Amino acid sequence: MPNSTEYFKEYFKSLPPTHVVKGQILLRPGEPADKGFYVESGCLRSYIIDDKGKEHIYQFAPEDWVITDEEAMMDHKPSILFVDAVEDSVIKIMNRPADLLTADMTLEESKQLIQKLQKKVYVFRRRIIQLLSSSAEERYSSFVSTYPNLVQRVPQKMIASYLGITPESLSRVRKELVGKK
Amino acid sequence: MPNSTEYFKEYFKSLPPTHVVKGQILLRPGEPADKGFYVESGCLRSYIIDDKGKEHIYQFAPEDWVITDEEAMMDHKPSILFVDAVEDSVIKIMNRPADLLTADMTLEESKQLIQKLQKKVYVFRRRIIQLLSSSAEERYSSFVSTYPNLVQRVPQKMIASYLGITPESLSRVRKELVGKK
DNA sequence: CGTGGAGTTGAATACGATCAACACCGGTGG
DNA sequence: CCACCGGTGTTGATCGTATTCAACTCCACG
Repeated sequence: MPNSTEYFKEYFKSLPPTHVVKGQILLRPGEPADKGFYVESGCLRSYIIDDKGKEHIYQFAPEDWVITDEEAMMDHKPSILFVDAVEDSVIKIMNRPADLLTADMTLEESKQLIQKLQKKVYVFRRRIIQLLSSSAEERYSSFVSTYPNLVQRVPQKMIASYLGITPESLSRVRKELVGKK
Repeated sequence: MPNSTEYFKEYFKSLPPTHVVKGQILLRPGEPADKGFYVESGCLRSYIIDDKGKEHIYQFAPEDWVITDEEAMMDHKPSILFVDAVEDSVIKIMNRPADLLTADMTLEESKQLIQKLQKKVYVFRRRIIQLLSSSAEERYSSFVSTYPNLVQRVPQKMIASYLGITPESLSRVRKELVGKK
């Protein structure tokens, strides 16, 4: 769930804002991922739908975050992810972001990007370790303390999807937790 | 499970080789992660031990891969990971690798590193999505097709740990799979 | 209003974990 | 060279956590 570097921020400011409504889909699997979405206000998410038809949320992007299918973007492959709006949002759409990276980047900018990527790797690491080692309840508690603002804004079933559990299980976990507190 | 960039490869070649034996621990939680380990032959792994005393393997590093606690390294924090040898191995030990990155890196080199980090992010993405959406059997099948050479060399219990299941479950999954084939 | 999605709750089920016993080596020392 | 030992993997029985399926409530929104 990385936010933008200084480098990109400048660039985003220069772009015209786009208004999107809750539920609006910005990227679908199979489409070229030649756009990046910077979130000015609101919240987007990316997710896959597996072969059993179940949604799995890969990341949330609230204010000041960038979201797209980066792998598809960098390698000029079709996207495997959906991106849509969790809330009505104002975003900046960045065209051909891959070129932005490979072309006229200074050393300073590329070092910033390295920092950024590294942070992202850390976030993923925590998530992997948590998926390997923690129960549903521990994962939810950890989510609440890590992203307290998202808990308010995002429907429970999406949080469940992000955590890798069913909405019913999350409901029960929450019931347990109020009992404990 | 990223391997090294061209940039780093040159550097590694210049280092003296170190022989380590199976089971030898190279990094422990709490120690400063001021070394990176490049694997010339053999295989290392990194893992955590959780509060219930269970091992969770974060990554394997066979030939031509680099392994350490990168987060600890970059931020000069103590490591949270163990690194040890899965097999007798020949490695190159890189001292203060963080400095190597931040200091005298050219634009070309930093772009290589960006590519590298991005690949790593992709690998993690697949692992996250798989942990979210796949059964033990699917995860193992996928591991076998992605890392066929590791399956031969790494003890099953370590593969189980990497996949987030118990050795007993993996044994049963394997039994199921031979039946199917 | 009334309709549909979100959340909750209950009951039955399934998957993987746990605990325990045992077989099968690979290596070590006598 | 062989006997023993410890670790690895297998198998069985039982348990626990989360899933599934279903019913119901409650709003938010038309």
